This record gives sequence, C-alpha cells and structure tokens, in this order.
Amino acid sequence: MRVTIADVAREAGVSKTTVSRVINTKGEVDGSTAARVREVIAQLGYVPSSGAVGLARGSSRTVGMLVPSLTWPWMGELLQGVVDTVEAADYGLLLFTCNRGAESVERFTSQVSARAFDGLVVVEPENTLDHLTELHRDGLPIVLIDDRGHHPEFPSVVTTNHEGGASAARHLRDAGRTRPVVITGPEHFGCVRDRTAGFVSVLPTDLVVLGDFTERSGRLAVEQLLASGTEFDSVFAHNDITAAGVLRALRAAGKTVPGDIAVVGFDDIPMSEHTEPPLTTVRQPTRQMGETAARMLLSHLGGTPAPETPVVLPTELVVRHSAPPGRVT
Amino acid sequence: MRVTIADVAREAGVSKTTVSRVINTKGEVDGSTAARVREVIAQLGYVPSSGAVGLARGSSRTVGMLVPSLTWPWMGELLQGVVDTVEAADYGLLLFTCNRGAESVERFTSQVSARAFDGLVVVEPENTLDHLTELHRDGLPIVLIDDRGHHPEFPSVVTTNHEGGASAARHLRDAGRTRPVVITGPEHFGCVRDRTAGFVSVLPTDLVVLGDFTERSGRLAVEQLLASGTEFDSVFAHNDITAAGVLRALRAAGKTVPGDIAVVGFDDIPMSEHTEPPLTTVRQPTRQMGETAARMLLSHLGGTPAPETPVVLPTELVVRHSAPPGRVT
DNA sequence: CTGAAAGCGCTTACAG
DNA sequence: CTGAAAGCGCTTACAG
Repeated sequence: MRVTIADVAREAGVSKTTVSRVINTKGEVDGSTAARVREVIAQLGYVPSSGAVGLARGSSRTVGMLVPSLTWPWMGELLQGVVDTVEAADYGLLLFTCNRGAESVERFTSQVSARAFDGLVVVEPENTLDHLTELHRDGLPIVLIDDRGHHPEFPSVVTTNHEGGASAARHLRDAGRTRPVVITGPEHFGCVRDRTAGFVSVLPTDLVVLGDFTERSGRLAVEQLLASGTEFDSVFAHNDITAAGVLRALRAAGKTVPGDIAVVGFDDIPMSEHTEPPLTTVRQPTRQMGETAARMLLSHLGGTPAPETPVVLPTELVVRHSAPPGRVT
Repeated sequence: MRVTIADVAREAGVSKTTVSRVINTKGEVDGSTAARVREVIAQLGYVPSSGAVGLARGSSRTVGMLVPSLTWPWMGELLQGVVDTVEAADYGLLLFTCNRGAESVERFTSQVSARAFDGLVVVEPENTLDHLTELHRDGLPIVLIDDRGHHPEFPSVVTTNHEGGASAARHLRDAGRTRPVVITGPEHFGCVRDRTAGFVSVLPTDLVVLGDFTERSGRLAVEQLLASGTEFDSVFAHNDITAAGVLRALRAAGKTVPGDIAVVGFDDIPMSEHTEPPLTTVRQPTRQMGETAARMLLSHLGGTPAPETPVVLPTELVVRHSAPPGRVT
C-alpha cells in the first residue's frame, strides 16, 4: 500500500500535524524532530498525495491548457512559454487537445469539468467556445491566445497582425516592389483580415488570392498566377508554410528569388531559416505569448483582476534573403 | 463559493449518494430522480472536484509526461501520440519539462513527487535518471522513450537505429554511391553509435565526422571536407537538421544535390519535405512511439505487467529527391 | 514546540 | 431504488 502521512507520523513518533509542518516548513518545529521526520520520509519513500493536498488546501496548484493540435509548427514554442511560466510558479500543467471533433469536445468537457485545475489557457478555441463561455461564467478563470477571432468576454493575448502586414508591405515598398501578391489564410479568421488590411494600407494591390495556410495553397496560387500571365514582383504569404510553397513553385517555374520575385512570410517558424533562400518573415512572438498568457492566468489566480482589453505583443520583421533590404540591383 | 455535491443533493432533495450515482451512472436510480438531479446539476453549474474524486477512488486518472524540451522538431508528433492515447482512455496528461538544469530538476522532483499522477512517460531523461530510478523503485510506473541510452530497468519504447542506418547505406549503395560521409550526433548517445554501426555494416567508410545534431555542425562538416579536398559522393547525416546544414553548405559551394552529392537524413521532421531539394531520410515513427509508450503505461496501470524488453518500432526510409532511387545518370 | 480534531468533497460498502 | 456513515490523505485553526 501507499505510504501516507500517518505512516510517517507513527514511524517518527510524532503527530500528522508535525509531519505536515516539516513538509511545508510552516510553523516552528524543533530541529531534531524535523531531522528525524525527514529521515523517516526518505526511508519510507513517502510522497504526499497531491489530490489530498489540493482538497485540503482548496486549490490544485494546476492550470489547464487546451490546444487544437500539438503538431502545428509554432505550437512547441507556445507550449514551452506556458510550461516554463507555470512551472516557475510551482504549478502543474494539464494538457488537453480537441482536434478530434465532437468526441474530443465531449471528452474535454468531462475532463475539464472535473476541475482538476484552477484556471485554463486556451489556444484558438474552435468548436469549444460555447462550452468555455459557460465554464467561464461559472467562475473558471480563462485566458485566450487567439488571433483568429475576437472574444471580448475573455482576457486574451494577441499579436499585431495589422501592423505585421503593414511592416511586410513597407519592407517590400522600400525595396522598390510595386506589384505584390497577397496569399491569405481562410478569410473568416480575424488575423487574416488584419494582415491583409495592414498590408494594403501601405501597398495597395488587387492581387489578393485566397489560401488556406497550407504549403499546397502557396504552390497553387503561384502556378495559377504564372499560368495566367499575371505580372507581379513580390509575394506576401499569410504564413510561412504557404511561403514555402511559393518558393517551391517559383523555383519550379525558373523564377529567381529575390531577383524576379521577393517573398515575405508570416510566423517565423523554425523551418523558415532553412528554406531556399532563407525566408524573410513577420515574426510572431509565440513563446512570449505563451509566457504572457500563463502569467496573466497565474496573477488572476493570485487575485489580480484580468485586463479588460487584449494584451498585444508586437510582431517583428525578420529580414532574410528571400526579400533582402533595399533595392535589388 | 464553489458548488459541491452536497449543494446539489440539498437542492434536489436527495442524498449525496444518489447524486454520486447519477453522475457516475452506477447502480440503479429512478428515472425521474435522475432527471431532477441532472437538472439541478446543470442549473447550479456543478462540476465535481477531481481532487476529491481521486482521493476517494484512490487514483487520479492522470498520467505525467516529462520531456527535456518542447521545441524539438519531432516533439509535437510525439506529444500528440501520447495525448491522443491518454485522452482516449479518459485520463488527463500532466506535462513537465526539465530543460533548465538543477532548478528544473528540483522543481520536477517536488511536483512529480506530489504524485498527482498514476504513472509517468519520460522522454530522454538526462539529469533526472537517478531520481526516476528511485521513484520507480518506490512503485511509480514509468515508461521511457529513449534512444540515447539503455535502461534495462525501465520498460521502454525505441526505434531501429541500427537498421535505420543500414537502410540509408543500402539505399546509397544501390544508387551507386561508394564514398559516403557520415555526420554523427554526440557520440555518447546510444542511437548515434547504432546509426553509425548500421550504416558502416553495409557501406564501410572512414569518413565519419563528429557532429552535434545542429544545422551548423552539418554546414561546418561539409565546408571542412570540401576545403580539405576530400572526395565523397554522398552524406548520411544523423538527423534532418544536420542534413539541412549539409544541403546549404553544398549549395553555397556550387555542388548539386543529388547530382554531385546525395544526401540522406534521419527523423523525417516536418521541414524535410520542404528543403531544397526535398530530403531523403530515415523516418522515425515518432507519433507511434508516443502512442505505444502511453498504451504501455495505461495497460500497466490496468494491471498488465510491462514488457521485459524494449518495444521496438521500425524506422522507414522515405525517399525524396536529395537521394533518389537508382543510379543518377 | 506539539497534538487532537474537524473539515476539504467525494465514493462506497452496508443497510434498508 | 435510496440514504447514513465511514473513509480517502491531507491541512489548519485551536488549545496547550
């Protein structure tokens, strides 16, 4: 059987209260008593039951995190940001995904509802939003990381999609490009509208192609543009995966980058350093967003009221060879 | 205050026992009684406390996972495999990292020791091995996913590193390559020794360069080989990141791939499809390894004894353009 | 400095 | 079909 605090107490010849005190270094305990208790703990291999601790203390010291998928290229950084912050505060992190349709949602519901955690960080909720709203109303602290939609009812962390698009446009304009193509993500996403709006506010264009954030959509878009004889001197893709497809299709068609066409992506995922040529892109502060969301949640748990408006973390243009600075000669 | 099972019982005019029964659909409950209870639950927004449930039931229905880093390129797949399996079994997943040296280990110790979970999946334990051994001896079920070391005392999941290396060599040999270079990872890793051994067992070579799994190490190795005038017609890199560096250095030096030099990597991370040219590589069944490890842990928790010997999942050669099949003409 | 006792929110024999 | 009561393993006033 599992060894409990009672076993330790008996073996050490003290009360459970005293054992609890030395474990939590709370209250005065005689030095030699404490030493003896610690010895017994080590000898018996005692570890407290977090369930019991949480129950007695009224808090689990655990936060939950709900993500749509763990294999998205920027998810690792985001997760690392959350985990680091949470662990530094001596909290645990309970991870959930909801990428399997209705079944996952149901499972999430039952698991999440078990209230194994004190608060929740959610990344781009899709079909779970209704449920989240309900949980939030019932008192569960929630922080969102979501560029795709606007959710004024939740505290959230976002990045500067509009300005990010604008920075890409300024960079291309300053390099002398005048005929840009924009390849977007799915148009119902808020970030997609913002990125496009920011871009065209600086560098207007009628060459806006609807994509879907896949490598294939970048490839297809370029192939069709070339086939139709459309003239363009640059591409702004709404994410790096799409930009990778753009690079590939251009190369296949014998176009040079950046000579014939300059290419700018969005995200700065790890791959983007290694494309050919390396990709100029609008960096999302992914890890920082994770850290910030976690910190907001933790301080909310600590009693600080959550900010009323979304916390905005700036994007940053990372210039590499696919769209170098200045005019290409 | 939080609403408890007692509140529900009072409001519904039944006992806590009855409420518990309808929640867990256990034992006979009158239909109309159950309906009323469910109504009250919904109305009050009641959610059970998992801490209390776990305490009463003697199990947390949660497994832990300890990883060195979340940003490694194949970690997403692995994690997804574990999470999917764990969630399908209605367990929760508590995530820990230990990438911050002694401090993390200590934190991990205290958190892990809190026994918030019934079992643990560990990916490449580094400095935590002693502690894990102790926990394991004290009765915590643990499953390892670790190619780097051999740990006969733990149940584990591994892949076929030796055969993977051999398959790369066979592929190059069959394509007529006779002067391969091997760029390894750090030599104290078991997987590194196995990959090299497998490779040279098929295609012996004295051109084995010590690398460290970074893109830079691939680049430097190629630059030095070229500078020294060493002749070679192919490269087997111990991971895809290194192979990406190899491709880059070759291109910079004006060598064609696969014309002058064929390149084979190891891992098949998402990036490898998008390198120039797309990378031929030895695929690790990363997601499957995660699934398998989780399944082993869960069935162990269910009472099935863990397998005595490591469970081996086969690698698979993925042929792309950096090393196409057959002889290059 | 130390301990007895109540309480955290559930589940589960046991009894009816 | 339903409920009273004990128990899960801790923490925390309260008393000494």
